[in-house]
Amino acid sequence: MKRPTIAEIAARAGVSIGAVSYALNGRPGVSAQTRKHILEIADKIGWRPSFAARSLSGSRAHCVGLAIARPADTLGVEPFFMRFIAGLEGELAGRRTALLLQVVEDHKAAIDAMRLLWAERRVDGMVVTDLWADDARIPVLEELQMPAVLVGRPRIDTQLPSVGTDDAAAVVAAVDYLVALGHRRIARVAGLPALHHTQVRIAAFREAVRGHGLGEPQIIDTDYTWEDGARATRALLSRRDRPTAITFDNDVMAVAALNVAQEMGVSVPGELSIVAGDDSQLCVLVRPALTALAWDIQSYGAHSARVLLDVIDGRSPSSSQETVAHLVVRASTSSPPV
Amino acid sequence: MKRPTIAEIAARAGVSIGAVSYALNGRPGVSAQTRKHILEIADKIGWRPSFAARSLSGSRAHCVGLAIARPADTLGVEPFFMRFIAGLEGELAGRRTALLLQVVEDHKAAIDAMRLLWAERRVDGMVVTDLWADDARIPVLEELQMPAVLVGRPRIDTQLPSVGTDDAAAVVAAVDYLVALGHRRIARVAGLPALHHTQVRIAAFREAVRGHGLGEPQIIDTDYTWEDGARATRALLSRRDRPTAITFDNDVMAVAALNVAQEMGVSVPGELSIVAGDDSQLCVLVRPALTALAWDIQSYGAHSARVLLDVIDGRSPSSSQETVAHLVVRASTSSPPV
DNA sequence: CTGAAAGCGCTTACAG
DNA sequence: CTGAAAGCGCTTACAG
Repeated sequence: MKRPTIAEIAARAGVSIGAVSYALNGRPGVSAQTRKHILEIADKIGWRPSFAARSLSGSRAHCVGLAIARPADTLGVEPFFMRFIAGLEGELAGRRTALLLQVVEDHKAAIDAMRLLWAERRVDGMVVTDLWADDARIPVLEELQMPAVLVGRPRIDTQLPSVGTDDAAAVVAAVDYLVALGHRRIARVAGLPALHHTQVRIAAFREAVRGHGLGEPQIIDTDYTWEDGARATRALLSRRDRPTAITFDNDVMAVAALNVAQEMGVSVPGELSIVAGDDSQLCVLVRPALTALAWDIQSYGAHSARVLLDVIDGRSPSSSQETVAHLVVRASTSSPPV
Repeated sequence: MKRPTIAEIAARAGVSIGAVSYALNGRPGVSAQTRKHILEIADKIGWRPSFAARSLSGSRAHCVGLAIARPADTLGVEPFFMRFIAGLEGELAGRRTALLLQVVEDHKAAIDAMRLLWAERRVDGMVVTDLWADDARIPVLEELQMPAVLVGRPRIDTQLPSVGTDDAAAVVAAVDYLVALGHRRIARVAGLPALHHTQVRIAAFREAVRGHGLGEPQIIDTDYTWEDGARATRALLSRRDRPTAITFDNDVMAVAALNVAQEMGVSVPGELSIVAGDDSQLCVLVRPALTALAWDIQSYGAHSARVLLDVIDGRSPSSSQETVAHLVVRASTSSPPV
């Protein structure tokens, strides 16, 4: 039941524990033959480094943190995180690094959690998601000099590395497609205004619509919930010059819109085209199935992990390429009524 | 930038580091006055125990593992895990224990992950979900003598503690309700046959239906996916003696059934009543909204954490009460056609 | 009630 | 290329 230690390997190999450590870590200082012998013994007795001992002497936790700051029930239907985590893990596993997950209510709790994790040296760095335009976590990370990767667009208010999505391109692709179908009144039901990418998307949307000479578009802010999505859709469909197409900033709201349209007797896609901002199984579960922007979230997670590990290891982060979305056309979009 | 250590506290307080350790851990061996003084200093300089040092000397990782064994894309729409994790964390945080999350493809990978975590002493125990009737992870946990909690019904093939759901009661409640509405042909679209609770539910369903004198019910196995749910529903609705009510083992398949019914011109709930096996936002996102069995998943998670920590600490697990479900009646159920 | 010391299992300069 | 030793920051018997 006693775990083997390097002392045992050293004894069996007849060398010092220092030599064993060097051999095991692939460092110079031992002859090729000794190294081979040591590795064989380690393998034979099933040795694994004690994680605590390595952390203590090596001053690396071999662990990164992810503090998700959202009310728990919002997380349910949200398919983003599980995919993102799977992507993170895939990359971390290869580097023998674990993921410490925290689910907290808000940014304040997230900050407390980060401070604690760092003070205890439980993690080597943090993955930070759901960034706000003005985000209280950033100054804290800077103050602590804690390695971190910001999952979101690059920002000018910090030197912290980020891994972004090309939000503008995605929004433009959706608008271009709708315009090509013949739509001229295109509205947008946007996400949480405090989020940085919400603002970027709104700006891109406005510019794209104007660029097509369609005048000032209707844009409604929401908090991403089904209720807000339904409310926004009702408001838009109640106007005299109601839109013939609406783009939504996530999938849940687009599904809500589908129900509102049905309730108001507006046919989809006959009288109203709908584009969801995220693609998920939800989009396929409803009828008509929703045209959506599909993001490769798993590789987004993998990429985030890579950048964070680069920062932790003191390397300059690998090229911060942006994750792009492609439009998956399904049954919720068509040409507008004539 | 240097973190304060107990050595620093000891120096400031003019005592030995041993005394500091005792004071900080609330153990006897220091006077009340000294203890107070030490605690004040620790607080003042913002001392936090080094997690690695505590683990190494105390032989406790202060961390538990959760290895989720499912393909990543299945996890997306599945609202269970995020809620469950939130529940786990709420309980763990109070005990200063972290959660190490692993997302793996299958049981084999989960076993490898568990062995590694244990060999490295990264965790003090595991939370084990998605148990199979015959589960390869159980003998491994026993072999390693690794503390664990099985999230699922108690089993006879192991001494490992479990935290269960009262699956039979939930199934019976749904059947009773449908029978009360007047249904006499009630079918069941069941989940993955390998899962233990699938079998328990099927048995309870069969017994409940027979108990009402309704003869042998139709039951179809699936893998929980939308596709399998749709297929099963199509098969059931194509029979001459097609059911007037179907209970599903999750929510995704119930939503699939809704679409199949629409596609086949069967009105819900007029000609077909549908009961979803899990309640989630999905059930409210569709029309008609789905009657569903609602489980308190967050407290299920909290309870699991409590039992695991009990086992780790060598206490006998707190009473293993079962999590129950209640039926949330919405628009997808009504009396059968006459 | 308190101090001095060994020990947890590694890593890493530092001599030979 | 190798060995002996200090050190990471705690915990915990063991003397006083």
